[in-house]
Amino acid sequence: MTRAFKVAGEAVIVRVSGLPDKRLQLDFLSKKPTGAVGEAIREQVIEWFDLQTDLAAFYKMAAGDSVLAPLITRHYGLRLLRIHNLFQALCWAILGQQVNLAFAYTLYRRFIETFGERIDPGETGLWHFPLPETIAQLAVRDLMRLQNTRRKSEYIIGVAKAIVAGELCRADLLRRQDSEDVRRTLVNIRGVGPWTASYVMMRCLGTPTAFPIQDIGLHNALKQLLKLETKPDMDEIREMAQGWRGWEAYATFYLYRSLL
DNA sequence: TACCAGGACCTCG
DNA sequence: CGAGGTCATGGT
Repeated sequence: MTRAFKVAGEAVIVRVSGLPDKRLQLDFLSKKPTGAVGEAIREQVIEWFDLQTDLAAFYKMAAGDSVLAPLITRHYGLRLLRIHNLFQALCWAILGQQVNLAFAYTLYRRFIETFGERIDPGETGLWHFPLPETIAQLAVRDLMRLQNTRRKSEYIIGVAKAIVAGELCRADLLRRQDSEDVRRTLVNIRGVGPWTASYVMMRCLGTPTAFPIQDIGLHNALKQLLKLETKPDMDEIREMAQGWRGWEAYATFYLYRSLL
């Protein structure tokens, strides 16, 4: 995977490849960064692939779980890909509300290519995600032009403004001890409901117990895996997830993957 | 052509 | 306070 990072105003393009001995190798396709920047990027890659999490306990639990057991065999080694940037995670979740994923990707891509910064005008076509400072200054119609609903446009601008104003900050959320407290804070943001809050906690904040139980994709994955006639209801899902305690985020990520 | 999409808000009664 | 309407459009 190749990706652009921006650290201290410096754009760096990194290719991450897997070595046969299971280590990851980082190659810098742009000019080699200075020591501190390189170290910062190494840390971001570790977070990106959630490498600090030891999956042994998850696999041990999942091996004894009738729903997850086939998934950990099929997708062995899969890690929860994290979205470090809180604004990006919130935008992706909001854009994904109530539309099919293919369309969500279209909206996401369009948003990035309209308001983001193109890092490498050459071959790679890499972009830096739009800055909240940029989006906070937009009018609702600027986002509606990209085929977002009025609501989604308002939500995204509102989130951007909250971040710019310092009312919403990843570091603050990470400092909190109580994940229920974090969830409440997120749900208080206009446009962030229970699903979006859980999704952002799962993808951005690394909350292992985050569980977007309302998620249609999750429902469909369970329906498909269990060969059910209809999608399971909340109580059935809660029941299935009893044994997943502490690993809800990973269970969800593996279930998502089963849909691909 | 209908109906569903990795929801959330708003408006009623 | 809960049920139902609304949003915009792509995929199937």
